Amino acid sequence: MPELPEVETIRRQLNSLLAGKKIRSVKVSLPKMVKLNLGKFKKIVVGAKIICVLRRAKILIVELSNDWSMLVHLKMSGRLIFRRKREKLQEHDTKWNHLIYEFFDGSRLFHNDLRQFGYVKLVKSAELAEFFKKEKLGPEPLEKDFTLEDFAAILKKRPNAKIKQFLMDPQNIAGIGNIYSDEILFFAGVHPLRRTCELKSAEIKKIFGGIKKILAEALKLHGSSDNDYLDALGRKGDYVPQLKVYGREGEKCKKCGGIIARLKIGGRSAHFCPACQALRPSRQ
DNA sequence: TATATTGTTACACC
DNA sequence: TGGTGTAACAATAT
Repeated sequence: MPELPEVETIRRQLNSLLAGKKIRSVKVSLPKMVKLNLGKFKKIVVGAKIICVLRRAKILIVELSNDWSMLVHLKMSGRLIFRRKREKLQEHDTKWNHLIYEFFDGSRLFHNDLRQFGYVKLVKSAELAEFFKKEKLGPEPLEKDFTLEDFAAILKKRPNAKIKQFLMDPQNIAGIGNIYSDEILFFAGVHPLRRTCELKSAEIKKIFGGIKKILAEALKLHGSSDNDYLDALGRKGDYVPQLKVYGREGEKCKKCGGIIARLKIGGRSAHFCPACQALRPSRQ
């Protein structure tokens, strides 16, 4: 389930692996993943050179030499796995494979996606800013210019939202999904059902600190491989042992020894410690 | 066999 | 209008 730390890990790897490579061919076996006419897609992509790989929210931006950029979203089960020429393929290189990019040096990039929710689209590089403006995405949480004041201001715009859902909405803050929203709220000691308007400033500060800290630490360990996630080299992330609540229902809280609970919020499961994250704020 | 899973969006409703 | 809530998408594990 790639969230910001996972997608950013892949971006960094692909940026150094693919920059300068020229695309010799693209094989598409699941056309619905490509959000434009397939013939047009191939015509633009084949023969183009990759300049760099960027990211906005969970969207990878592959900038091409011909003034076009490929936008790739992995949604929940997508993978982009790079293999050098003659490098031995693993089972996950070939299973659920929907697109294969081959480069002139014989290396390949495999885009596979078990649930088939991901996509590839093309946008003129000059129109990227306009494109993302239309998407109305929230700020990049790890950027230095995302401040506590920004966070408080965005919270104010959604006074009735439950904090768990607020954190997961990419139009509020980009890049946070189910795993890290649970972890951020545990770090902050805030119950996932709390309404944003009733949060005290100390709690807002703690959640903000949690966003920065948890995402940065997860990125450092190359993300979490709960079930599907693999990076561009086909490797798992190392953050799962650091998870305090996500996927730990019924297990002991690492802080207080209480039992981790799970709640359904907006069709998603929220994991939390009922003792460390009380529904009613403490009175001091 | 029924249910849970996941990110995002389309859509209904007020 | 916009804010909010829910279903849908798909293939798997349990």
